[in-house]
Amino acid sequence: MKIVEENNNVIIKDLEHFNIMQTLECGQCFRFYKIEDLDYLIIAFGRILRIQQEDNQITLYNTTMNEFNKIWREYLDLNNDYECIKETLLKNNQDLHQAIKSKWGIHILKQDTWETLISFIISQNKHITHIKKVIEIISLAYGDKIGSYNGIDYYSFPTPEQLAIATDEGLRACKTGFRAPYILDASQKVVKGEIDIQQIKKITTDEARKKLISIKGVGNKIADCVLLYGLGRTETFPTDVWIKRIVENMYLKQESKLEAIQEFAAKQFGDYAGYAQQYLFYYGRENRIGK
DNA sequence: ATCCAGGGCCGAC
DNA sequence: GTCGGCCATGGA
Repeated sequence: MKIVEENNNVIIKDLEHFNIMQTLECGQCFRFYKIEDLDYLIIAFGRILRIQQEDNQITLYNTTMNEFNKIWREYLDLNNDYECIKETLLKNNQDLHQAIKSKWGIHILKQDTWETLISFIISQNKHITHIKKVIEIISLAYGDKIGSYNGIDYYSFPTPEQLAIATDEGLRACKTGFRAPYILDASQKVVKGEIDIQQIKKITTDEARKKLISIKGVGNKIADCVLLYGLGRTETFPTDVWIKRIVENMYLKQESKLEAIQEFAAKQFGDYAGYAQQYLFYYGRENRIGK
């Protein structure tokens, strides 16, 4: 991997095991817009990032080396060794071969913890396309304008303070439906200090899961999504209806409870369960495994 | 149209 | 402790 700054762009060359389309479209994040094939706008950390890929080279537009090192290097998980991750997973799991071969370029993004929490609260019982829409509406209603691209304005994801003063009606107007009180509860717990995001980053995964589940509307699945996508806990295995079907279909060969699936994943994939989950989810969903 | 969605709460048992 | 109905909303 070679990184240079040119004309207010940062260019990364010789980057292997990374594909921007797969990384964005695999279901882990919601605030991105496709400009063209392998050319996207990402809204994250209060910024608008245009990212374009050509073979093993990606260009980050309108940014600096300093900002790249401060934000995007970690967000895109560029320091991680995905060759090693995939080899390790494959060594013990030939069953993953097709999924990894197909979705070879996924990186698990290191997203903002707060945004991940609210995004996945919104995600419950919704299609991905609609999740994206609701998050966009909430950001427009409660976030700050952070800039524009091609004449379209973009807004930051609202802070806990910005959401804590929202009303139930206001949030429902954003099409959150029955999730509105959940969003309010999360926001108020964070503002009051009952939930301390900085502290959650430091405690063990099980302790963090317990903390997250104390928020109304957050159960095992949403907590695990926050742990994996927003806290870098790659040993977690978020189990939604799709992953449940896929694991039952590929491995367990019978209807299984959540506990059985979690136990299976821990035993089978160990500390890399989160990566395995993402390959399986994206591949399995695309191929409708178990449906 | 009817069903279901990257679930979780709540009240019956 | 666990099982089923229910929760808004819109896409398939």
